[in-house]
Amino acid sequence: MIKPLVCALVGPTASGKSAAALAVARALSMEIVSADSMQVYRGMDIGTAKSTQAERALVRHHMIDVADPGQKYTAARFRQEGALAIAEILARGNVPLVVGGTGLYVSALLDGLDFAQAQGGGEERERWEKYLAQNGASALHGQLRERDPKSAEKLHENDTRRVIRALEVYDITGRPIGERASFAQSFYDVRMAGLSLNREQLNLRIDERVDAMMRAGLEAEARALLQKDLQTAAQALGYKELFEVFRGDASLDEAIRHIKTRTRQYAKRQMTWFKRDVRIRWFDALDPHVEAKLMEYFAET
RNA sequence: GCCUUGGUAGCUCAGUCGGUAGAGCAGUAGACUGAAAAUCUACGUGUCGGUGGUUCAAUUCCGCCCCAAGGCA
Repeated sequence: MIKPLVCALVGPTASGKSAAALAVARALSMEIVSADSMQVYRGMDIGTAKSTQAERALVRHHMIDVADPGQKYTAARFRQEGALAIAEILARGNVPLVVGGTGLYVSALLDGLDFAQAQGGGEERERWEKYLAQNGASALHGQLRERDPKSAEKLHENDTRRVIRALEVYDITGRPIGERASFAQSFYDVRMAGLSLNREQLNLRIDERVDAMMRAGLEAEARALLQKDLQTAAQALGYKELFEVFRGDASLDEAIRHIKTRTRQYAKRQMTWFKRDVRIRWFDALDPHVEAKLMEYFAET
């Protein structure tokens, strides 16, 4: 069986993924599948650096504006809907280009992480959260060690979020969290490219981009979200720092500085995530011919 | 000009009743399978403003000088 080609372009924020993807997708008859945990939300355009409507008219984009900021969007839902989008693109005879900086979401799509077997956030989760509050992280970790020693060994006891998830999966499936099968990998022929640039250059670009976002009206956009009861969208960089200003807990200058710092830290985490993926072929984001080189790489037969 | 209070890690500061010092933030590296722009882990030598003095020993006590903030003139 011939596996369909699925391309991907990854990299830290502000590395120029969107612009490069647009050029490449136009030239190669591709459709873009955004793999970004915050671009899924409507009404969060400036702060998440979404492609404009004009750009989206040139190339078909997917997985953008698919949820309300008041909703709880998750990796599992993203996997499900994203896989559907890829299937449709392939059916149309086009090549999907997965573009994004959320490592888990990229992985969910390309590696078919199978979240479906163990629904999260149910009564099991509640039970373990209560257990944590009453007995502490160490005891919680001990509970996991009794059930699933292999996962317990990999997780630090303070990483309670993951410890709880591992317990939850074990409760529901009776199996360790790491043992669930990946399947999509066998369905796609994955070709990944990454955009990289040195830290100083990246930091400079981040600073400039945050300033540009402020000029473009990020403050008003954030203020408009204030009435909504944000769930996971409340974690979005740029918004949460401005909320502090609205509440009177910080000055605007402080908030802007904070946004820049937090975005730099985020970019660093993204690089750590992607660095270990050996499938990625890295391209210099500052190379004036990156786009041509990416096209060549993705068009190889 | 005089008085007061400060000058300790990139930043904000703690501390040493004399035995060369430590937190938070920042930074660096890493982890990551239904919150992931989230969450978690590891990593702390800096003429303790300068210079003389007392002392076995001073960042710590004393003198002088420099700088900053406030007060009095």
